[in-house]
Amino acid sequence: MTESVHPIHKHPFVRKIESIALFTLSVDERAALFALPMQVAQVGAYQDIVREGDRPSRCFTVLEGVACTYKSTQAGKRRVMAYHVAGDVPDFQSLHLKVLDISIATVSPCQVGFVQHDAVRALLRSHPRVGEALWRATLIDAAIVREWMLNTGRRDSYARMAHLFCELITRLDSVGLSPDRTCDLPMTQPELADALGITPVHVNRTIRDLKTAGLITLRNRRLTVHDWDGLTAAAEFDPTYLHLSKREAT
Amino acid sequence: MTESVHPIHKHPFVRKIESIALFTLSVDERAALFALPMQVAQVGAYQDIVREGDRPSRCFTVLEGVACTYKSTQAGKRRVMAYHVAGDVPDFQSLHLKVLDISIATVSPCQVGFVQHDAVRALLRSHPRVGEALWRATLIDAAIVREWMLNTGRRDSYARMAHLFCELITRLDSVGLSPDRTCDLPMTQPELADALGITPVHVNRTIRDLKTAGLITLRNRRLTVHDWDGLTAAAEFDPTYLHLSKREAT
DNA sequence: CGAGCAATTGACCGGCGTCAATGGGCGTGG
DNA sequence: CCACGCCCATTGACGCCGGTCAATTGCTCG
Repeated sequence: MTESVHPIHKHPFVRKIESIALFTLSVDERAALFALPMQVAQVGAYQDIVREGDRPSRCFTVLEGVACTYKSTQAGKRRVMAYHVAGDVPDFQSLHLKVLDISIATVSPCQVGFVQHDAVRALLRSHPRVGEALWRATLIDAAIVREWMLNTGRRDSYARMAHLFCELITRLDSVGLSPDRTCDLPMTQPELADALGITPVHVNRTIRDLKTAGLITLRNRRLTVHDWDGLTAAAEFDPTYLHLSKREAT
Repeated sequence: MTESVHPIHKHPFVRKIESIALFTLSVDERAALFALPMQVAQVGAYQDIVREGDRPSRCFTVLEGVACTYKSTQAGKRRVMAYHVAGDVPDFQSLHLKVLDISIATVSPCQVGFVQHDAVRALLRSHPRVGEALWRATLIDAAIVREWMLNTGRRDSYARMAHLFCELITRLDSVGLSPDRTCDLPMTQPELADALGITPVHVNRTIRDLKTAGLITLRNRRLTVHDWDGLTAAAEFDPTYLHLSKREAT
């Protein structure tokens, strides 16, 4: 890329693809990813990166920080659909869908990398396996939304929150960012409320219950899981839907 | 295809692609679609076509009838994620995700067509534009799930049900199956409950309210919308998320 | 014709929403 | 440097949408 903010072997994008691809990236493929003309930008917290209705000519990857996809009702009620961490390409769909049906915003201050659609298309042509991996990533994003659908509607708020925490820890761990079941949790309680489909007040009560049950602690925007088995049981968490290559490649 | 159950110009698959593609299918492309080696089968109502955990070697398209994608909690609570009508390819994702994270079942008796992954891959190679259209279809399916996410969590059951009816009528109309805002609605109330994330009892109350408001009638599995503007208003329905080519190609 | 499930309705309950109040952290401007 | 304002976090009181339980009717199919 144009600015070498990450050494190639630790590049978030490369790590992400390695965590989900069903093959091992070749040296050539890694180099092609690394060579993508990417415009790196710092974005403060709570900023929209793209908005519903936009017709983007580029897509972006999260290099650092946490972003979220959301939609709003006419009355202004927000619903967060997904969280995005280092390596994710949340708007890859814009390659085929001209008009965005979602908005994507930062949750914490983020470093993001923009790549022109044309450059992505060229990459897909020259390195089809990378394209396949990116498609896999897009399909996995959809699978995650479906799992959230099951949660909101058929699980109570306690299980839902436990499930969200399980998912975040698992995904971060898959890209090497949560080796010890601890992670930064930059979202505020009102934001969690939008992600879980409940109210901020009830988020607070639910977190309190999870703490009281001894499953987690959450202080200073830092989440720690104390009882992973207890948390996964409360959430009925089964990571199959994340389609991590480590588990699926067999 | 191997069995000519549909004349080429009315083939559900062709119609569907024409309803969402950003280009007009060439004669060659239509012929290629029509020539796909497809194994046609009749499936009775309430039968699983594929199940969570399967590793399919083929995908299928709905030729006739209504199918649904669903997931279940360990406690057996079901959540319907999407409905599929004529022309849809609900498990296209299985081309890239080996293990299915969802189950797909018929709602009404269906005619379905199975196509081997290899044949699909060959089609994608020989007719890349068709491949693009199919990717669009997959991404649109994901967009629909996201719209449902907004519904379940940030709209009440009345708006949710209105929204579902608006979506079904619009989608059927786009493939020519609901020219007059009337359609078959084969799903029972308990099934609607699973789609809306509420209980069967509450489905009944909500339908009653929609009828009382003069927006719809629903008798003998047949839905008729009497006040389209009223229904779309109650639902805050905006069809942008369906990405119909008629609207998006401009 | 009987079993089983869908449809419908009433009575009651509970999880979560709403409202309101308090305290705390943090940025900003005087 | 502190005061003010703003929003987040937390908690209690209360209300309501939708869940639960239960009974009745009707349809469909074997």
